[in-house]
Order: sequence, then structure tokens, then C-alpha cells
Amino acid sequence: MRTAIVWFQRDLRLNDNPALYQASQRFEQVIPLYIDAPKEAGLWAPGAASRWWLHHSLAALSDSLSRIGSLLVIRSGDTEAVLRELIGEQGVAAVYWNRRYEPWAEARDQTVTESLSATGIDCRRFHTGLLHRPQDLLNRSGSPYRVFTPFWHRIEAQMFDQPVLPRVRQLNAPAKPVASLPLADVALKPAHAWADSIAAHWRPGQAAAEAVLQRLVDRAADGYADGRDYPALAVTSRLSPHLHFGEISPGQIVYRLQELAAGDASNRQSLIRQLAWRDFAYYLLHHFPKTPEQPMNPRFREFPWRSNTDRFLSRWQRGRTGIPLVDAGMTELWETGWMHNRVRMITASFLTKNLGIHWLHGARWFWDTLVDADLANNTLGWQWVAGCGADAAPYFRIFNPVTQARKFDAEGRYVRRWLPQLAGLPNRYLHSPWEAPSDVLEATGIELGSAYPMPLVDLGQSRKAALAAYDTIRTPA
DNA sequence: CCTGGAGTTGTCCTA
DNA sequence: TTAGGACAACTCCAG
Repeated sequence: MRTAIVWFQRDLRLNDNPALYQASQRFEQVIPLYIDAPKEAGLWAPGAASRWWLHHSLAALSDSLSRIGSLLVIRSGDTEAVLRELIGEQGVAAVYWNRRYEPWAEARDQTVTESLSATGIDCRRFHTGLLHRPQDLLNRSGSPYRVFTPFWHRIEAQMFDQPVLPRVRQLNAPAKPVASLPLADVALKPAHAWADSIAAHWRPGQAAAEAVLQRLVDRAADGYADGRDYPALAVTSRLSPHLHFGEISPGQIVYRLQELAAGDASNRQSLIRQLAWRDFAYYLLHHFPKTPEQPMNPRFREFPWRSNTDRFLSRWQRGRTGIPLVDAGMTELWETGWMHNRVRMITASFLTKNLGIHWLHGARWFWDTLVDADLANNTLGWQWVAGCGADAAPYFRIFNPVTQARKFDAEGRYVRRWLPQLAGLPNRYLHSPWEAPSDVLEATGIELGSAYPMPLVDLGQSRKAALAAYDTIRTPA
């Protein structure tokens, strides 16, 4: 009986899973394995929200596997040591897995492959997490793209060329029992009561991911293209955490989006572009592997970020800046493990530009609190906002959170949902309560400085300070 | 080889 | 009230 290990990482699904599918076709016995080895990711070991998701997603995967005659094996420790141990126990001939694309993972997987192959183990890595392999695309001068639009023009025509594999319906477990840690023993689930709050908003696992996609297609992604900028509307796909953990593949999403009728072409196109952005984020991470910590634009190494961050940073983290839209966003993040995309840009712009705090502090907080925390997307997003990344926002583009709120949350539905203490304010003052006359504040019983803070900084002054700071690193004319 | 246009997500001032 | 211009620098590519 020939036996293979299928090593699960960020591909926690039975559908369209090439490593699992190929192993199930070629081997009589398959051992599905998850290895808990957070240290191997260094600074980017999963944060608290990711661990919560991972715990439940592994439970769902384990349940799915048990329905097809198999069992998820969970082990903890150094990846290569764990693999070797299991190979020895079970006389395994091959290890199959789907690639992940973070630089630390690519380096580790290369080492593991070389080492196991040297001792006669057949190691096979499959490509399924992205629509395009990062190393395959270069511009005409042979260097990596740094701007999204040319990258998009290059891949646009191929977006639909994605094979989708059938679900694996049966898996033979090895005759000899395989020891596994109980999921609860792998310190994934945070003890905070905080986890209960996120749990109310999400259902991890492949089945839920497919239901989310099905609903998106059924609604014909109704209003996505026009509505995705309005945080009070529930038109975004909310697929991001499912995609991050590979409960669904980008190929499956593209495949299903093709069903949308011609009348929904603009919604479909908008969604497909978002998947292209995801590919672009991984593309940049592959070609510029230091960017999770280092600014892509070297000039920003000299940028005068605020040195003492403590007071401002913690107020931002907990949504106590005194700017309602920023605080609403940070509250949504804290309570649900997710934040609307436009509000991510606005809260990030406020941290980096108005508070002058290094984008890495923001990236670290998002990393810990987002259920969809993803190294490529997080890095691209923060560097873009800070102005130091690829295709970045120009230095003068500083979001005014009040202007943005009046434009994208005109009725105040989003701010009132997350900051109920301000709900009584009339729309006119909701987004800038410090401008409300005292009789309006009294009538609504809101005391600025206690029930809700005064603004941490003056928006106009801090904007000017940011422009002056950016001026110090501009090239001389 | 050179040149010009265009580029996910903005703000503010002026006329 | 609203539209237009200024606010960089750089990347990529079509012509």
C-alpha cells in the first residue's frame, strides 16, 4: 500500500484542491496533516483573530474529512521534523502540498523539499492559491511591474482561464492508526472574551465559504460596483477570510462569477479586479520580499515618524480618537475582526498622516485583529496609504475623515451602528461632534471629553504637519 | 530612442 | 454652488 501525506496549510478545503486531489488519485492511502509551527513565520505568525479563525476552520476541515472516511492529523513542532517523524511511522512515499507565497514560507518549503527529496521522498508542490504565479510575469524590460494598471492589462484576458478540480469524495486512511493532537491542544483559540464577540459575525470553513459565494452569485453581486465604497451597505463580498485560509480558491470564485449575466458585467468586473489586486499584492511580496517591514520606496527610510507613539496608538487601536468615522471603524474591527475597505483606508490614513505614526504599527494591529489578516494584502495596503509603496497614494492625498464621512456615510448609519453613544446627534454634527453647539450637545446628553473624547489632533493642523514632514524626504527639484 | 499620456480609492482653494 | 486646477514623482507603454 503506497501512502502519501497531504500537508494542509492555507488550502483548508476538499474542493478544487490539487494536492489533495492528485494524492487521492495516485495513492492508496492518504494522511491529511496540519502542522502547527507558528515560529517559522517569524514576526508574521498568525495573530489572535487569525488563530481564532484557524481553530474553527481546522475543526470544519476535520469534520469534512471524517465524512469521506479520513481523519485530520494535527501535530506541532518543527515542520521538517514532524514530516520526517510521520514518514518514518507510516512508511510514507510522498508529501504533496499546495504552495503558499509568503517569502518565509517559500524559503522554508524549498528547504523542506530539498531535504526530503534527498532521502527519496517524492515532494510535490501545487499552485492554486493565486490566479497567476508571481515569477511568471515581468514587464517589457524584464523587471517586475510596480504599477497595478499595466499588471492588470497583462492578466485581464487570462482571468477566466482557471481550471477547477472536482471535490475529493473518498480518502483511504492508513491501516495503522496515526497519532494526532486534539485541536484544543494546539494553542490557537485566544482565551479572550473578545473571541466570542467575533464569533457572532463569522462562520469559518469551506461550507460557509461556498454559501457566501453562492449568495454573492445569487444576488448577481447586486450593487457591488457602485456600493462597495459605502460602509453602511452590506454589498461587499466578505470572502476575504475564507480566501486567506483557502476555504475557497480564487479559481472557484472566478469560475462562479462567470455565471453573472451581461447586465451584471460591471459588478463582475469590479469583483474580478479585486482578485487581480490580491494577485498583485502577492506578486509584489514575491518580488520585494522585504516590504512587510521595509518601505518599498527607500526614501521613506528617512521619514520623520513620531517617536513616542504610546498614547496616540492605543487611542487609535481602541477607537478613542475623537474622530467618529475613525472610531467607528476601529470599533467595527475590534468587535467583528473585520473592517470595511474604505474605512480601512481612512483609519490608516489617519494613523500615518494625522497622527504621524509609522505604518508598521498599524500593520501590526491589523495583523492581530483582522480575521482576514494577510501578509501580502496588509503590506500593500499600508505602504500604499503611507505613500511609500507600489503605485502609492501621492503624498498630498490625505484623507479628511470628516469629508469622507459626509460623502460615504451621509446618513450616519455606519457611525451610529458602531458608536451608539453618538446616535442622538443630528447628521450635521454626527461626523464632527466638536463642532456641535453646546445646546445641541446638552439636548442629546453627550458630554465631549467623557462619553466621547475630544479629537486627539486638529485635522487641519495635523494635515499641514504631515505635508511638511513629507516635504523633508522629497527629491530636490 | 524619445515623448506624452495615464494611473483604485483626495483635498483645498479659487474663480 | 460648483467646476477646475494645483498639489510629485515615477512607472509603464503606445506611438
